[in-house]
Amino acid sequence: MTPFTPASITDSLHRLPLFSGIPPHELAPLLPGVREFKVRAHEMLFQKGDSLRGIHVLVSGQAKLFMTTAQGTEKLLTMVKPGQAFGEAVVFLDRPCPVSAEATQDSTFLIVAKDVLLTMMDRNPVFARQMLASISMRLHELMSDMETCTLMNSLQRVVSYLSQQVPESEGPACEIRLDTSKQMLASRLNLAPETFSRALHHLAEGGVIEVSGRTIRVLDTQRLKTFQA
Amino acid sequence: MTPFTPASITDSLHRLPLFSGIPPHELAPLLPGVREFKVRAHEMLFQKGDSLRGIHVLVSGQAKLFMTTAQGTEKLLTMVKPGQAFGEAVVFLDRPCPVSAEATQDSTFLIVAKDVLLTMMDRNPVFARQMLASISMRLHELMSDMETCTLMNSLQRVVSYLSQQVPESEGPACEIRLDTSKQMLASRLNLAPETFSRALHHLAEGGVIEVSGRTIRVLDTQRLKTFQA
DNA sequence: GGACTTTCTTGATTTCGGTCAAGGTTTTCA
DNA sequence: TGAAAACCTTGACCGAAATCAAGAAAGTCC
Repeated sequence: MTPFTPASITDSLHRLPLFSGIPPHELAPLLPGVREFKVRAHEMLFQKGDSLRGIHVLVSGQAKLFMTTAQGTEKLLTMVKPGQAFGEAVVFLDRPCPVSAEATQDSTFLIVAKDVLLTMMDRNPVFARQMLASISMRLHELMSDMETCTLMNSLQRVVSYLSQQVPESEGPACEIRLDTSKQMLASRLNLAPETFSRALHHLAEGGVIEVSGRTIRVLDTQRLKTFQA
Repeated sequence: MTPFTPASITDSLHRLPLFSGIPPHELAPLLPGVREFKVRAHEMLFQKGDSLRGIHVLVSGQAKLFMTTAQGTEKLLTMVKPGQAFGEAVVFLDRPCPVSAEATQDSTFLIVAKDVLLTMMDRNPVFARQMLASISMRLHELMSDMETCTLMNSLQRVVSYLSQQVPESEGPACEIRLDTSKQMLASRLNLAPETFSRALHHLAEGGVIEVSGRTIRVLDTQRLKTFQA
């Protein structure tokens, strides 16, 4: 277990994209507002409607952000990976949180309180820009999700997702390891699990991928992107 | 026609939510980076894929932000009203713009160049926060749209939209004036125009609204929100 | 290692909303 | 003012994806 010391926290912070542009010694003013939490898999971090005291940063483990319907079904928005922050937009608007968050693995995360963030932003323009870039990025991702969800059919959505997961500048083939269950991925793509399953089956039949559990082997990246019917 | 002078532009800027927190005399450093444009209805402001030199602020008129499918159909994202800024996230990320923008009425808008914005943010923490709040707001709106588009059926989407348009703290009844054509609204709600029309008809039959052209009279706000089938 | 649960797949059926088509209404503009 | 265009509504039909149902596969835990 990592010791819970100012030095270790400064170190954790410095490894995170959001703070990596800041020299470690300038991170000191943040420390009074940083708290470290450890949660077990399936524990809730916060719920829709909560107000957040600060931004959350996942240090290790995995979490999911999702919305819930009146009927209790979940719609996955995104998986959070180590190094990523979430809740920025909520904190800066002082509004109830529009989503819920839950750890999907045993996880460690930091909460950086709103007040120290604001002071840091005031003192350090580089950090302010970083913060802005981070939220802008989130906005772009959401736009992109909106695009897939509204303009594409089920097969195209799956193709689009897989294509995004393909690493850059590789040969025609590659292997993708899904980071969640297929039903959660289906939810993320706004599909019924059955539909997602059929889409994968269809792609496999067409000879562009091979599915084996959570591992998907893309045989031809180009053909995948242009796969029709 | 408004004269195109530093004084008039400072004045325009100061009226905008994004800059209203800044004393007018502090706006001076922005001026070299501000340009005013006038466009006629149906002129494009920019297209998906363009890179933007600065944020756009609509001074007067009306514009729309939308996405286009490969087949050329449009999906309306949002209507821009006077005082609103757009393109912030694009500017701060230095990425190609994910959406297209077009004036829907004769309009005047300002482009505030990226470099002067960044300098202003560095000098003026209040402005930096304002900028962050503005983008955060956009993110929240998009989340809310995502929620309606993915978790609700057609009727619920229309009900949700109308409910949002109802002014706060009023009696049970009120009148809503649609700010665009019904087909555009349909697109915004991710519905075929026919489906939108049928939804309104259905609500009118149920006695919760009365439709007359672009004016919709809500007879009972509460019943509207809980209207089923 | 075997029972239990959870996850995934496959087929049959249904349904919501899209598409097509046609008629009516409103707006635009000469 | 009147013709043309754009917009809206309504009905009939169709289809993509959800739901329902049941069985197979994989993961979990004594």
